[in-house]
Amino acid sequence: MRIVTIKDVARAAGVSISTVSRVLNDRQDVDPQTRARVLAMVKKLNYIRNQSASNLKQLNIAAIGVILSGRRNAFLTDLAEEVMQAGQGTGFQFIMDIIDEKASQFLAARKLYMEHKLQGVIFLGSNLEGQENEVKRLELPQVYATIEAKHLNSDHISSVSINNYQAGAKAAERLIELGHRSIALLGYFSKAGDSTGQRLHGAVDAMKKAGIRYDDRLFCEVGFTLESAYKGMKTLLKRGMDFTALITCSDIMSIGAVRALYEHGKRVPKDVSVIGFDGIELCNYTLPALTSVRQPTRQIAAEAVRLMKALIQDQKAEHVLVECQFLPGESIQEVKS
Amino acid sequence: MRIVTIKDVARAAGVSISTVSRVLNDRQDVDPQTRARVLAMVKKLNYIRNQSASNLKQLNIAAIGVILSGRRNAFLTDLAEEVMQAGQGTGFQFIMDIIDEKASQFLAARKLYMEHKLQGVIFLGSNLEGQENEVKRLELPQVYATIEAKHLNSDHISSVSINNYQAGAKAAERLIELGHRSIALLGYFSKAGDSTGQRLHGAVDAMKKAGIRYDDRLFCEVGFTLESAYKGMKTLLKRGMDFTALITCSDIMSIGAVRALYEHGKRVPKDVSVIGFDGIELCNYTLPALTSVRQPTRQIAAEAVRLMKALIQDQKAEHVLVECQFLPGESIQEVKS
DNA sequence: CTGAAAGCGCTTACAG
DNA sequence: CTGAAAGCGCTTACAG
Repeated sequence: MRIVTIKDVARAAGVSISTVSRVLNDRQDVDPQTRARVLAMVKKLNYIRNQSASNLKQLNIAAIGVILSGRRNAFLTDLAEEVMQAGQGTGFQFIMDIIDEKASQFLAARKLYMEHKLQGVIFLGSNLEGQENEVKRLELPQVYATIEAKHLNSDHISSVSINNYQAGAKAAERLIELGHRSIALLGYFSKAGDSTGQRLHGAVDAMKKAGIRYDDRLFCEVGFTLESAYKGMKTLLKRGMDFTALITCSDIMSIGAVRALYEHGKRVPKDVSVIGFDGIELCNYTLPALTSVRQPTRQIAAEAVRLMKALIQDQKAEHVLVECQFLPGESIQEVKS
Repeated sequence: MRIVTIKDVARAAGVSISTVSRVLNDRQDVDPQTRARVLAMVKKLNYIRNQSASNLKQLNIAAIGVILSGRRNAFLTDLAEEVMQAGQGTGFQFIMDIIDEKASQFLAARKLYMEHKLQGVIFLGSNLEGQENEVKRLELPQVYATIEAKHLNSDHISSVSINNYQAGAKAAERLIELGHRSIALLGYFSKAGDSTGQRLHGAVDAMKKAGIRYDDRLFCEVGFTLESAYKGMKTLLKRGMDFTALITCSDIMSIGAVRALYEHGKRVPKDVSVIGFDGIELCNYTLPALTSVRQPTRQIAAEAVRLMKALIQDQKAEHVLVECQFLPGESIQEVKS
């Protein structure tokens, strides 16, 4: 298949490539008839503009990068979709790059920047733990969605997230309200800059406040996959500890855990109440429907785009906290007395 | 943030950009000391090569495009992952583009080709129905994964898929073996070049062969989403027809349908046996675990890559059928007599 | 309103 | 082993 270039279009339309370029870029200083002729040839030859070549010479491209960490993360995929939607009509081109959870988000950002001369980059679901140096080296407007980046204290970094600590506390409080006094935890602890750790810390602190002792034999470290949560839950169950409720750090973890509980003869919510985070669509369809602390994806996406635009216009950085919502579900109930 | 170019590296290393280019491309005709100096500067300046600019001048780029239709399709996402894995070490660069299910896969392919001078393109999960003209216009080695493209009869088009018709028949036969005589269907019928239609046709024919009348009131047209399957199942249930089994065209459809059945007071598999297609990881974790006709993603991915390499080397087109596997699950059982 | 020329970051023959 | 020059497909001042 031949590559059709601007030259081919120019030749076919009998004009110079400058003129074709003007038409393609919707400039107004082109004779209407010339424009029509060029557009006719574009169509006839099936010309598609080489965006990379176009970017090469342009100095100020209105492009924003979106980096999604985690290929198979249903929540982030949904969020990404909402970001693309929110980006419509902003005049910015949104360029998405999906990377492996373990790959460096900063390398991906730099690479995208080099090729597309981004004005800024939105990170979805990344982890900031121990990456302060990398963040500093990326001298570009940055918006972190789903994690708080206030502690980075930079004038070109904004963030939008739920208050993960508080959300964790809320999940625990809800269970405590229902009479639960022994609550297991699935996820991983970590310092600031990582959502799962904050959720667990919030939950543990709420438990302490209610006079419930935190016993780390009721905790198992698991990642954001079905398999990891399933295995973690099995490990936890083998310890033989009693518990009537479980907090996981994501709905996917909940699904894996519910299965492990079921195979161990424990029913949800009859024997164990389960509450997770994110509130993905799937929650409403599983049996039982999953109770979750929902992150409002649409609102997070809209804020992320707004914050990015503000940073680009040299307005100040902001760290927005959006309200999480309680997705009732069917996976929790009052503890049997 | 400044863009670091090959020029900056050249200046810093005290050599010409030609030399830097040689080092970057691992050519052997460079003095080891010069090479070391250049590489040191690459590292120091954090230089990242602008792949687009690099592609621009190159004539024969060993790049293969991978187009995934359907952002939120768990099965295809898994398959894509496997394709990327299978592509490792082939010497080809695999460039993936995820497009909306409704967007044109051919436009995406042409665009990718124009920018990356692809040698060929692998389509994951696309639909060929009524697109014969578009296919013809894409004069590029093409491999269709998950659908059969034999009927296109082209020397530069291969495909790898399960035998969808036969898989549909197998699903039905399995249910018939278990004594089911009234089987509902969820999905959509269509002509050749679309997997879901073939599955349903296979199922219906198997039913006929077993002397079961196909009643279209036991069919509801739904798409590949939880919501669509859930609603479709509800619609079907409202008709008040009796049935003891259900075949859906994907596991995601099964999940939506199982939920609708449950809300209607029907238990799976006690009241209704459910069997779907794909065999995604989630099947093993839902309650009940879902019975499915599994498509072997790893094998499909490996074949797709092999077929593409063969086409590029001007070997002949092939249409490979891989064996589907039965994922037992817990969602089917013998019909109650 | 239009075209010729320079240049974006890179590679590739061609000289030396 | 190395550099200068041309050119990939495009855009952008600059002339006219």
